Amino acid sequence: MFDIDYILKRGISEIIVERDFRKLLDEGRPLRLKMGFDPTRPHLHLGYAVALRKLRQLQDLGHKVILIVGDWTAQIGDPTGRAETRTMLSADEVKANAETYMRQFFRVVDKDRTEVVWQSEWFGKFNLADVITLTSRFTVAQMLARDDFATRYQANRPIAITEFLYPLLQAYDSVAIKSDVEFGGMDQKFNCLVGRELQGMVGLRPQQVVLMPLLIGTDGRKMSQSFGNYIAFEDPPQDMYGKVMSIPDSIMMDYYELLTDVPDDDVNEMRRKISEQSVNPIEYKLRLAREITQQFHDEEKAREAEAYFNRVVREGELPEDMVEYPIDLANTAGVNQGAAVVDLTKVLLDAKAVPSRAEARRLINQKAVQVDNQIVDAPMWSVRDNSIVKVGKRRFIKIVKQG
RNA sequence: GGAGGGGUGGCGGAGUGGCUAAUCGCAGCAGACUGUAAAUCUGCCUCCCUUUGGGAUACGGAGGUUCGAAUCCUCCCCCCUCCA
Repeated sequence: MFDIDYILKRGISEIIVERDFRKLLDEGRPLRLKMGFDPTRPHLHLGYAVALRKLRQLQDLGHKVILIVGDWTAQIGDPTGRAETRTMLSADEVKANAETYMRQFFRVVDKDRTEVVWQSEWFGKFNLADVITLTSRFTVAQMLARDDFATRYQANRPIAITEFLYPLLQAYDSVAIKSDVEFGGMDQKFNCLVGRELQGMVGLRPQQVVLMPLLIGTDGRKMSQSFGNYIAFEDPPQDMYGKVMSIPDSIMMDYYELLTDVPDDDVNEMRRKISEQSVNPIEYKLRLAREITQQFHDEEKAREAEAYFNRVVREGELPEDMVEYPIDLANTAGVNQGAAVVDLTKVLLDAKAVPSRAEARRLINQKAVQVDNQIVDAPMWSVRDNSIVKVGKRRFIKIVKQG
């Protein structure tokens, strides 16, 4: 358990209004901490973990989390970022995604101190009159205060009317659940503030807003499902470990700060040593990969992933488990002393090591394919029982004799 | 309703009759190097055929002109701007 000063400082971008938030905390009752999410894609990634971890810390102090499943807002699509009008999702897709989200949430937040509610609980009853009442409280000028809208408006890029609805719906959520505090990434600032305003308009105490920095993805851009640069909660340990190892060194310390409980003093110490180049950054990155993998899996899985990484990626040795590809050596043309000449492009395709034969040919041309440690320079190649086909650094196929 | 501008590969964005399967940047993959799946450099990056080679698709959609079209014409769909 962490003390409140630490919680309000570590990994936080902005608190609106911090003094009021502290007053709320002093009231001694369990606060209603709001966090919404749109079940638009099936995976939660570490970007979400930043806020979820913060919620968990507050739960441990006795506060209550209200998770809102944005089954209505998901259909509009949050206008955030460069994404323009997003395609609408079907109700079934939303539902399926929400179910997988549930499973993932509780890897971080405490289920016993969480209430899950669906927007449809209140928006399902909304009628046109309610929509008009809600929208009439705001002006276009207010909407254009949002950076994303302003940018698009000035650039003559389209803004769907429904997109204006998005912040309003999210704001209404705060009214519906009487939230004390809303959590989100910095990109949620506008929406959260609208929530504050709306609550005030209807006579509720305006919620406080806690904003987290946006996590940078594996390619240096904001972590996002649409960029495909994310590390998912449910990535297998090996992938999760490897993906953490692939983040640029420059963002490594942010990960420490936002995604681990490594104490501030240690983090600062690491920062210092890196800046004065008195340490090899890989040491810290290996530790980071282990810490994060452990959080979402367990200590043993993390150790295994680390061992795999050291053995296969760093040392270039063979992994223990490989995809097996059966070949009927007896009935293959050109069999000679237990070895058969096969078309590797076909083997790689069938074994799903490549998406197309053309890709397999390219890889062979680039000398990226090896059979039993020999570089392959033609598609037709000799293999035998237990031959190891290596594609790039981390794709392996084991040839096995069939029958 | 009127006038004008635009829709290009995962994304951004060139290209206005053949040299363009389509410049370039990002992302991705591979190789070298290394400290890792960091950084940097180099190469690759539609699919099918065993090939230096051949074929099929491809620049919003459908037709057409042409020996030949992302590039010209017609119609349709969508987006943006201005006027009303």
